[in-house]
Amino acid sequence: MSDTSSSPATQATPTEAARPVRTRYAPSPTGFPHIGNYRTALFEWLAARHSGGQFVLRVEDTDRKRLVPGSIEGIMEGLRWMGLTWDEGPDIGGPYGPYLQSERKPIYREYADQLVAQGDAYTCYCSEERLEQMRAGQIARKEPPGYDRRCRYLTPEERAAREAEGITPVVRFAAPLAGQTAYHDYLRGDLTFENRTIDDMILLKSDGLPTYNFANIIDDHLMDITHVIRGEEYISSAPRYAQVYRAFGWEEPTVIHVPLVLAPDRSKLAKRHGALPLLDYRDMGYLPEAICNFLLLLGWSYDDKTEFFTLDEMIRVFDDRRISVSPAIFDKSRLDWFNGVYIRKLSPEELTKRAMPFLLAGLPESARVSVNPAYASRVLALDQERLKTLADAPTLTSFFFVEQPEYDSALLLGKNMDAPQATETLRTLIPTLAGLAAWEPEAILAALDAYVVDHGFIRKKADGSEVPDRGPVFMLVRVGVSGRKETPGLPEMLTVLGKERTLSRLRAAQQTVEAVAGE
RNA sequence: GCCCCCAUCGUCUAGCGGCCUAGGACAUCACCCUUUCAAGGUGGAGAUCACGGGUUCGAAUCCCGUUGGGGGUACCA
Repeated sequence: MSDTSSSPATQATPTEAARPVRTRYAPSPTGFPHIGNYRTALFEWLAARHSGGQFVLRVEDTDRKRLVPGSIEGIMEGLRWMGLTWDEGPDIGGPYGPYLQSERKPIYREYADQLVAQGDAYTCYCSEERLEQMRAGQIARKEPPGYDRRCRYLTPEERAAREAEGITPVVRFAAPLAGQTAYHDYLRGDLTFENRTIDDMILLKSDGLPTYNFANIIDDHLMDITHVIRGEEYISSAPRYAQVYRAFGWEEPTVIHVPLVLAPDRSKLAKRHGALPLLDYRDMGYLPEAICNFLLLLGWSYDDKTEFFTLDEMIRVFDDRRISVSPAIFDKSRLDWFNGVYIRKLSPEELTKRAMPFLLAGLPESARVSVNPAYASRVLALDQERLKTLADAPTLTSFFFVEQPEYDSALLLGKNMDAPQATETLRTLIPTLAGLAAWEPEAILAALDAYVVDHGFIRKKADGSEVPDRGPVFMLVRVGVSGRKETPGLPEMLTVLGKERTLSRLRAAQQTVEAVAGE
């Protein structure tokens, strides 16, 4: 490559271009990707699906040191969970395989050799120690750190000497020394960088594997990726990529940099700051529909009023031009809201199906035995609108399943009733309920109401008028039966709980308040 | 340090020169509904559109600068 400026690859290649859109998600199996990573995947998937193109999964496992066993499976599991299906990938293959970069080693070597042969790359024998010292010196002298290009100007003799020493070289790109490099950023326009700020990046590491930077370029080209969608942190690397594309004489893909997802402290979302892997959200009881919807609206927008999208609707309306350019903070309370909304949208069957595993996992050992699907289904329906996550299910509903809820007697005595009063109420109310022919909400409510009126529970309204006061009696029964002050609606709850259980619990409650009254 | 990106309510955002005394949503507050908690309904507070200059008859919208935030600066991706 010459040392002159290269022109920006300003080609109009919007999504609606003629050739089919091919995007790729290219994770590195060094761990379990967090939500920000999957948002990029969502956008990539959407861009492909919107235009009827293909979505490719390519695993960038070129860093053997940081490889985490099982992470490839985890990455795919996350994708599947969200519903992001891929057309080509390591598990299913495809016409451009293999899709595991570690299996493509010879390919990168071949292209690196070509660059060396053209004079656009060279072998470098500098040790990591020297590189480190060089950098330290540069920083001390307040110079911009970067490779000093010592090996770029080695004579053939010097090169042969190093080879004779048995040093395994890396391959570096011979970047243009002067002028500027510009590339076209799909969302930001032409971005220009001074070539003197760009050093000679490593293409092939001494272990023979390519760096991310190089493998990415080669594979995106070879796999015919038309739209490269990646995080904003790669903007500063983009001109380097452009230089390599141009050295090969390859057409550059459309490059879309999506804005970063930030932690609440405004730093880049990263695991070391507590960003959770996507699958943790699944395990915490979040719905994939909610996650997808939330993620879609983080850095992308449709209009000023539509807030809910199914995956199909997303595909239909997705417009890559509406991806934002400014970073967004991950707002958990908004995610929680979406999750609640989606839980409330679930059909009873679907709710049961999804919440059951959480119920079984979260309920105390002794309670689990009573979890039969039909009963659990009715219980869950009662608490559906109270669930923020599916994992809330066991704590919210545990009293339905235990033999007898345990609680403090003080809880039973509300501010409106003392122990003798409570004793008397339970003593007379239990037979009333026991006498009910039909154990259903209407009948229970009617009986309770009649009791309230008959026993003179009255409340004064603001305007001075007096109305029956359900409060004290309802709360006594509520706590007596559940051991809590916050529960679903009483008649419905008693119905689901069943007559037997209701009565036996109320009798136990009666004993409790009697004991207090007797003191 | 150097290079680069970004900048509308606490948060996610609408806005792409006049429809904006800036709209919606989350969160928050109040009230209503009500047997509790939720859910739901209504309403409130909350952004001099970071600041300063231009351009224009007219700027949140275009340009420049400042400030602030973020990213990059690895034989990591």
